[in-house]
Amino acid sequence: MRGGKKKGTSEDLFDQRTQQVLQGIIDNFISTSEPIGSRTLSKTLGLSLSPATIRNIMSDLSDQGYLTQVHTSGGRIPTDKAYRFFVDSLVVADKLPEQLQKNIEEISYQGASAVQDLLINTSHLLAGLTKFASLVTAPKTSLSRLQHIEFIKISGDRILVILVTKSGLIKNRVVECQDQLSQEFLNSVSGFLNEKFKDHSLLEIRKQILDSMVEDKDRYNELLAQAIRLGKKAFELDQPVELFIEGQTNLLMDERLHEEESKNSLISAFEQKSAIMEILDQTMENQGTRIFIGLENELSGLQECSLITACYGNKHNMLGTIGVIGPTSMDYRRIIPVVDYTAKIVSQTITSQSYD
Amino acid sequence: MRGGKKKGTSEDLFDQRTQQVLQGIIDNFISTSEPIGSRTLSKTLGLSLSPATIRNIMSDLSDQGYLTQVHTSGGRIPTDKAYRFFVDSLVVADKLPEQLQKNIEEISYQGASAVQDLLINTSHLLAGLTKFASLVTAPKTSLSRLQHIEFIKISGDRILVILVTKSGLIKNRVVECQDQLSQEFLNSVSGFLNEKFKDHSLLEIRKQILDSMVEDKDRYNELLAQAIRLGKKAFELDQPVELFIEGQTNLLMDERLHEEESKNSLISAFEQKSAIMEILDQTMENQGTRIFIGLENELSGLQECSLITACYGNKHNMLGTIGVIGPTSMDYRRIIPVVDYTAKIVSQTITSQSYD
DNA sequence: ATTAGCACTTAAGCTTGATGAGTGCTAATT
DNA sequence: AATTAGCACTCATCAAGCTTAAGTGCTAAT
Repeated sequence: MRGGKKKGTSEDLFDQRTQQVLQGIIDNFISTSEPIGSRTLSKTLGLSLSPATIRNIMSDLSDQGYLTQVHTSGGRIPTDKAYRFFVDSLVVADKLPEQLQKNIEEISYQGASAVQDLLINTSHLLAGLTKFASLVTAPKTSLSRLQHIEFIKISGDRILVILVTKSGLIKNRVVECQDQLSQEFLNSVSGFLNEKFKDHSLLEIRKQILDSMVEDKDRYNELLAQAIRLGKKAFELDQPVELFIEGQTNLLMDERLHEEESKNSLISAFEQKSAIMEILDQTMENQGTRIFIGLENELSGLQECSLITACYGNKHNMLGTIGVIGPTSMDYRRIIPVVDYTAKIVSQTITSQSYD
Repeated sequence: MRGGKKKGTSEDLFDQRTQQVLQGIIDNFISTSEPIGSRTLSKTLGLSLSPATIRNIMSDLSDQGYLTQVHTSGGRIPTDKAYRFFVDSLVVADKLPEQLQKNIEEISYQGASAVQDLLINTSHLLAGLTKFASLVTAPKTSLSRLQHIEFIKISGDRILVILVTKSGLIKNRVVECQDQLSQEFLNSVSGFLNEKFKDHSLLEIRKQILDSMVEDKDRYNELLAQAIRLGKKAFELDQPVELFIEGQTNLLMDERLHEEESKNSLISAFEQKSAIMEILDQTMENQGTRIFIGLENELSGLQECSLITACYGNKHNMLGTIGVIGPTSMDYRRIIPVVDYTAKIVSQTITSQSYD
């Protein structure tokens, strides 16, 4: 090993020249996806350094794990560690071009329809703008608080349950019901539930309903009994993993992912929706944009990709996460602000559509 | 040209031997995706014919457009025309294995929830069973007839409109509204609309509402006025093309589609949802399974694939179409019954969930 | 500390030749 | 007249050998 300026103690501190070389290699790889060698680099890089010098620097960087070679003499490419360094040193990401800003803002122009539509639009948009795969999680139903519940009799034995949460989610489900209940009666049931449970989280409501079933078992009036019976059905958790993924095909067609095997493991990663959910949920702990590069991803299928996430929410809470999955050699400077700004717009829109 | 038994008049009538040879070539290609030559075929085929004889038959078949060669001396493969012949001569498709039947029947076990859920399950199922891409169209909202409409006030200036159609579709949308309307008033409005328009198609309703806006312009009571105003918003057509596509990735990963270019054109075909819708809509004219092989597909991106469709409906009408897109060399004997039976189960389920 | 020079490595591209599966045609066989 | 054997020919595929261009590490000179 060749002694660097900083005498190999703290590996993460480079002199400026080293950093410029690393930057050059990263830039090159992001735009061409080709390894680069000392000679070429010496020319393209503005610095007047001979290939030999650059070679020494590159050698040091390799020793420290920032570069690898695909084959013995074919130039070098950045490692995950290099991208990590690069991303960390991106103090301010690029400003988003105005046209893009406008595109993103459009997702909220769809009138005041349901939050789900907004999220679907968002995942569409992200996939389209980045040409990668997009991920969007919906607010957790069970943590949302009740804004309104309604029962509508739509045929002799069928009742439509409609549930609106404070966060703007609208859920409907049809339940069957043997007892012939009149619409008037259903109205009083929903009136009762609305009054009793408005602003409570669905999880909590569910719990209370189950509790009261035990407590008051045999001694309540008709209304209460049916309220509990219907409420039980209405608040059953049936969450079919609320995760929207789009643009998987973009990713599969990206030239940077050529190996059949990595494509396959990507596909199976996408099929583990609940695993993805878990990862995205974790990002809600501390807000702001987060970036997972290559092996930093827990899900093995994603370890040849980078995941960029940002969460959205209203004044009170973070509600969900949006994200993009692309090759590790994606153009972070372009993608990060897109994800960032999109999350911001989603937050704004959702705030205007939610009921707190 | 070598004179066949039938002296080249009607090209579609083969003697039995010719047909067996063609069948052999098709079978071989469906299972191996490799061209086959006269020698190999003479061995694998049960008939005791020399390679030379088979060669002559193959030559005839080539002349008539049933076979092509990928390169001058590398065996032959079936053309679209051959598959068409093969499919047409499939009098009875294979019986569906019991296990598969059970799998398919499961789509309806999800309780009596909305029709949309059923359709999503269906497209999931088809993609999973076939390992190709699946298509499912929802019943046309505008042609569905009204079962129930309801307005629910969920906040000061927001009204949730819920629309249930006879076919079991449930649509909701939030509309904003300046006037402060009480829930009681909204109930009378929905009562009015339900009574007046139950069983009418949404298209018709919309038309009548627009008409009455002109007619009665200045001279109606408060209820009527608001009914029309809200009705107009409620019945606005905003159909975001109700087509569910799944398993695109299956298709992209299928070894039989190797050329980058055909993958790309497939992807862009999938993006033209409305064009796909149109094709699927046409299949509803005459019910039963329909098969479009290769170039028979109008949509150019699909011309290296085959599309198999079947429609579903209730006692009165065909409502929508389900389908599968796979390589032209798919195993028709296996796929056709899957699509067929799935359509049948969807029909049954939807009949039990719809309100006529 | 930097650079020039040099011997060495390797992927990729090219040619060459052998092999094997296939073809069409003609003449012999049944 | 239908079938088959025989033959000359075609072509994709593969391996071997060769060249080139871009790259590397090391050492010695600047």
